[in-house]
Amino acid sequence: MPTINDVARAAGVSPSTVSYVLSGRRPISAETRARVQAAIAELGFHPHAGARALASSKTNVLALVAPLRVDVNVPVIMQFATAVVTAARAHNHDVLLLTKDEGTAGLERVAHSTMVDALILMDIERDDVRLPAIRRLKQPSVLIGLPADHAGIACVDLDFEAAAGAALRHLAGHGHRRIGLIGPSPAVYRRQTTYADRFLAGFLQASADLGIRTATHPCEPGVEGVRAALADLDTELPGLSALVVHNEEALRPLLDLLHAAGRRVPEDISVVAICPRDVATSMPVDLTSIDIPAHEVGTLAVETAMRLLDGRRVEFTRLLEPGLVERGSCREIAPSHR
Amino acid sequence: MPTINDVARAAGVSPSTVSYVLSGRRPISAETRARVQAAIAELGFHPHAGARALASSKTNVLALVAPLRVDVNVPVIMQFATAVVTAARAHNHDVLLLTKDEGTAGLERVAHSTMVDALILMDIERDDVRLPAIRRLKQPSVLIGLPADHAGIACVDLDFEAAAGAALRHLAGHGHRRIGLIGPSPAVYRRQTTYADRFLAGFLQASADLGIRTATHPCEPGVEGVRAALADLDTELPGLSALVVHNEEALRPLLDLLHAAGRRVPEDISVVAICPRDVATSMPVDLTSIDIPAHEVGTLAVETAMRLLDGRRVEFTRLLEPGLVERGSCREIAPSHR
DNA sequence: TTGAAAGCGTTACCAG
DNA sequence: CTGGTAACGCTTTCAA
Repeated sequence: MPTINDVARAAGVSPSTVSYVLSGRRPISAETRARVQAAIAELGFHPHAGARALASSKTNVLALVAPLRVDVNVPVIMQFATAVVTAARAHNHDVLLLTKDEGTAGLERVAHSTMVDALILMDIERDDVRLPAIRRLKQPSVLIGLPADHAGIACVDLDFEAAAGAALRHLAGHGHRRIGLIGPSPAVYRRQTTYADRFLAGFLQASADLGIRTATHPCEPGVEGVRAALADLDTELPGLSALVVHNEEALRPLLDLLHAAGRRVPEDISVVAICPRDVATSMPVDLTSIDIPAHEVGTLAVETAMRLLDGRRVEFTRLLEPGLVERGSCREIAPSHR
Repeated sequence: MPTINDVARAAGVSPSTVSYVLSGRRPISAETRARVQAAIAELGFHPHAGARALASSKTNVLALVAPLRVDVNVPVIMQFATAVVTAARAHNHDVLLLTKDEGTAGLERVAHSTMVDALILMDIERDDVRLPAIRRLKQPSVLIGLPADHAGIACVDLDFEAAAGAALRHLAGHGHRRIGLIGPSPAVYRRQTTYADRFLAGFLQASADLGIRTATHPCEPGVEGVRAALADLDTELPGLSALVVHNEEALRPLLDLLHAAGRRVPEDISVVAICPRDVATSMPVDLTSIDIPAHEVGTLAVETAMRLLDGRRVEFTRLLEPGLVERGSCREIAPSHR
């Protein structure tokens, strides 16, 4: 492998000049630049990442900490990851993939050994144990999620509270007065994953504000979990006319169950889902939904990291406005029937 | 951040001694080791990855090239990735995540700039355009898949030919004589993704060997694609009594369609799926299936890379034996009805 | 507009 | 069993 010195020699310039041609950090005459670039091309020179990192204290690598268990929301995780890698490449960075399993130790390992310039973390819990460590790192972090104490940490996510409000207002606007929430699995609540908490809080708040009767239920994975959740909601809230579903995995079994029970969507029961667009449109019934904008969130997280890295100002809390798309899974209840 | 020199000074030894304590590459007296380790702990020393890479020409990083489009098999991709990261960590390596979009250029970028010690590639095509580049890299690669010309390249995968044979033999053994194959999407065949080709080849071969009448059909995503594929199979092969499904996404709509048409599984039609275990067991009917052992394959890929890195012998082609698990979605046809 | 040279923090060889 | 000291390949200040 040729080094910068080989290139310099071939082009008849000093190594520093080659470096400056590469980085553009100082003006180079057109002629010199051409000679250097020719030499680079001819020799097939590629700067050594380690040497660069050592000399410049920049790795051009971002850490992405993803929950790689199988228990949750695989497609959404994947969409985040895709967005992060793509955005990182657009900023000339690569992505080191860590699993959440490694916990605090993993973060500290890659940060302390200077493998990465910044970290992006997903699946943040309300009182995430990694927060203190994150605050101590010399590298900046960007969280996808919003923990309880997020002072001084950059956070990016969908505004799940607002999303819950939007879902409920949509249904209330259609005349629904008894609405059930099918939430994520108890395990997700137990972990106090922040999107679950925030959605629930927004749901209860909007329910109070709008004077709507609601009931809420987490939902175990699998058909039986959905059946149980639905049964409980029906019991707690007789006359239930609409469901908000904040649980991607539950959607399909739910629709199957409703179908099997002869409850038509939307004629007999309305449904609003919170899920990625493609999930909403791949169900037996196209679902009115609030999109989880994984791509936007991932991209924004990377952009925030980049701003942090070059010392630009950032908004520390960026909650994206939810967008509700009507697809006909909600019916209008006539005023006389409300 | 303290450096190795700080540690050396604190422990009253030379930097090389600290290095040797860390690497264990030469004997150190218990006493010295203890002093050094105390100093390391006290100062919170972590070796600088870039400096290490520069001096040792080892990065302890593996590249994982994954197809991050949404068009295929997200959960399986995710399982591979999880397995690779976990196995890599067990060997003290980290994982740099690349997208297949970057193509040959991406591989060359990370390899030439010495960001990684080895590469693991998924979603390999029959005549994968990246192969020539891979052969030229100084870092070894491990493919998850089996391209046409794989001489001298380490390849790891499920033996999809054998899997097709196993599926067909299972059904033939139950007395089925007219069997349809629902394959991956035309796009997958068009790319000549090797698992699709190999499965189809094995299917046709076994069909001939067993003297079974078969028909095969790729399957567009979505309910309509499945409906079309099924209709075509029914037409081409009247009296069809069993289906082999090598298409994870098609499974659910297929079962729905069969149900809607009043064709019971397994009473009226038998089904064998090729998919991850958890997919097979999360369907309305538990499916007899051949597992896609993503975890084993990912782990094996990493282990192969490790062997390659430290110059141990490897088998260049490792095709894992398929395992068929009966779950009752295949019925026995009485000899009189065959 | 360019060059020279001092680091950056390790490793690993050469000595002892 | 331990120390000294060249590399490793690049960036960046200081000078010209």
